[in-house]
Amino acid sequence: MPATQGEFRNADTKGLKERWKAYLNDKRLNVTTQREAIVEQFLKSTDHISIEELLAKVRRRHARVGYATVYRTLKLLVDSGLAMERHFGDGQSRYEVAGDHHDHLICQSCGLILEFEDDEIEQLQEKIAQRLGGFTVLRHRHELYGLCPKARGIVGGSCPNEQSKR
Amino acid sequence: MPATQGEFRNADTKGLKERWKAYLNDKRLNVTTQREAIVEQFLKSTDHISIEELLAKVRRRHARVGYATVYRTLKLLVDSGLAMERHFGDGQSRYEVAGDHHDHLICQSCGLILEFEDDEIEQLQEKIAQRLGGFTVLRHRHELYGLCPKARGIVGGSCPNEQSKR
DNA sequence: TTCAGTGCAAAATTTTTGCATTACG
DNA sequence: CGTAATGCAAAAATTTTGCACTGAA
Repeated sequence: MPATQGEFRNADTKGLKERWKAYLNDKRLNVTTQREAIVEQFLKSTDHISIEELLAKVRRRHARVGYATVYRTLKLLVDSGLAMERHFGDGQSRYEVAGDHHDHLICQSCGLILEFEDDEIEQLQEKIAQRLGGFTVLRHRHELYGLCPKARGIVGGSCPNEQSKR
Repeated sequence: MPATQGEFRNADTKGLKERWKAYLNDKRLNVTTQREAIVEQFLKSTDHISIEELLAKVRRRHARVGYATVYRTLKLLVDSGLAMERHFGDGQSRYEVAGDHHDHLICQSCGLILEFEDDEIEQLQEKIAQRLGGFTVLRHRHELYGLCPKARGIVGGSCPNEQSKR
């Protein structure tokens, strides 16, 4: 598997796999080739992957894996804290790898999703948490909903995601 | 501002209704009793309402309103910016009234929820939207998940909601 | 009167479940 | 071997759509 680009983002996959092992062990669940394949592909994904996309990836190596198994395994991943379910209004459930958190800018017109990170904001969050009584921030969710230039009707405004609606 | 847990909830309903009127007018949509009833009930709701709950409320006054109309009207509400779709892990789509833009700090141990607002962050959001291609931010969601001092065992006290998970 | 909007039921999606079969431990 | 896990297909659950009818303008 080409670990290709940015390991700057994709959190420590090895560590996550260990957490997965520990989870299986703790819950007395079996290690099956399907589960391994699904988890492998899931952890490899860098952005928010849908069930369909995940299944497609898994089937490239293991045809004959069914939807049900993906759904069931994803549920385990969420329960174990390795996956987080997300929705962006397009009717699809998507999942992101824990520790690979990023924030989002979502166009309400075309559904385009951009990611962002901002240290200043991260720091302000800490400050706020302090101000509100000394909280410890473990994770956060920050989403901006708006309109991309094109959706606003700007000339030459671009909207990378101009395809299907559903 | 009153940082107290005072429930001055429901944002300016009158103003929202005006925005609704303006939206209908702008889009040349008809004013129908069904739409009015649905919008009325929706704006009246304080928390995240599901299609089913909304339909139930509407039907108390106007039996014979169908699911389709609720779905269609809710789509208009989202498009007009008056409603925002939300998902929790329960497979149901829920909607919240746009308006009160306060963000949340949530204790994962005791469930305590504090609200906050921060101008600096608001401004940074705009900056980010610009940086990412000139988006217009219509609304946002910002949630911090963490542990309150008590949950961390600072002062011997116990947390407000030490019970269920979900 | 006209045609957007509605209700209803059928269709399309997305997710879950039952059960015989497979394969992990 | 015993039984958890899988695949498949059927069942649920959720959302959308087609169409004849209703009612707002």
